[in-house]
Amino acid sequence: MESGRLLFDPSCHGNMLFLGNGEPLFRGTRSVINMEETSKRRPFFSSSEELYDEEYYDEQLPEKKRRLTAEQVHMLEKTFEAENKLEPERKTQLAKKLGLQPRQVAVWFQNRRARWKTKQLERDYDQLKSSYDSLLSDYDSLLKEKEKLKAEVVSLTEKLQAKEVAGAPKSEPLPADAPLVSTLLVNVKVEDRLSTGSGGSAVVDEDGPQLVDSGDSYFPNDEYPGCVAPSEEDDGSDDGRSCFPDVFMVVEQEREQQQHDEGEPLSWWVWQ
DNA sequence: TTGTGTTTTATTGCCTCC
DNA sequence: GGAGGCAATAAAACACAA
Repeated sequence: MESGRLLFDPSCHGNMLFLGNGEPLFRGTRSVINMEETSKRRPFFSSSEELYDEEYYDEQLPEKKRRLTAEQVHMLEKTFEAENKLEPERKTQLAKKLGLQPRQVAVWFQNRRARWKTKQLERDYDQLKSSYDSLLSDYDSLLKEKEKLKAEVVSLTEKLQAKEVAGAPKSEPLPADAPLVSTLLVNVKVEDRLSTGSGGSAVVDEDGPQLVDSGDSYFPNDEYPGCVAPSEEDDGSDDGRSCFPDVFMVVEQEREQQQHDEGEPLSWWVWQ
């Protein structure tokens, strides 16, 4: 075999390697070149002129895979911020500027996109988790409030019964707070059906008791348009956001803000 | 120094698009 | 059918504790 000097063919997408004499090698290096040969491979970045420069090559002999220089990485990062995919012309231009093979630039962008995607998934996970934790906390406080109100109702009911047992004549008008107690009783029954909410009491507000209408829906659809009950029409394509539209809107807004703060590229940001 | 985990660079195979 | 994208993976380079 030839001395192991390998050349990239920038025009070939398929990672085809060529020996110095132009003889094509198998796609990829692992299956063809043993360790001794790989140790003599050219540095991974160098200009096409340098590939043929014996002196340069000899100097770099012990090196195998070389990392890109800080300047090269900086330039690539800057370009990536502006555009996460390169037009072929731009790729060639950039490669020339950096003294890299176009293929190396393409690979760098490929890997950079993969890294960005991983990071983005981590960010999404963190945001969803904090949303979940916050909802859980709301749920817990509602549960406590519910128990407190229940106890209050029991206490008031007992007081009322005690008064009746004490001999209050039936014809006597009810105390002023009687309607309040009966309304509370109705509300607690309805409130028992609730499992979650967005904070605050759905039963009693500061303005006093609210009468409950006879309808079954406690969350009218026009008030929670994104909250749809599962139906037979559900094709399973739900993206998981249907029941917490406002939460996800907040998450989206936070993400946009975060990207802006971190200087993440905005122009090309898309869900993949 | 060495073992081990992480990051970076590159390859491979498959898929989509024109 | 070729070009280019992505996911999965290999392997070199690097970081770091013991």
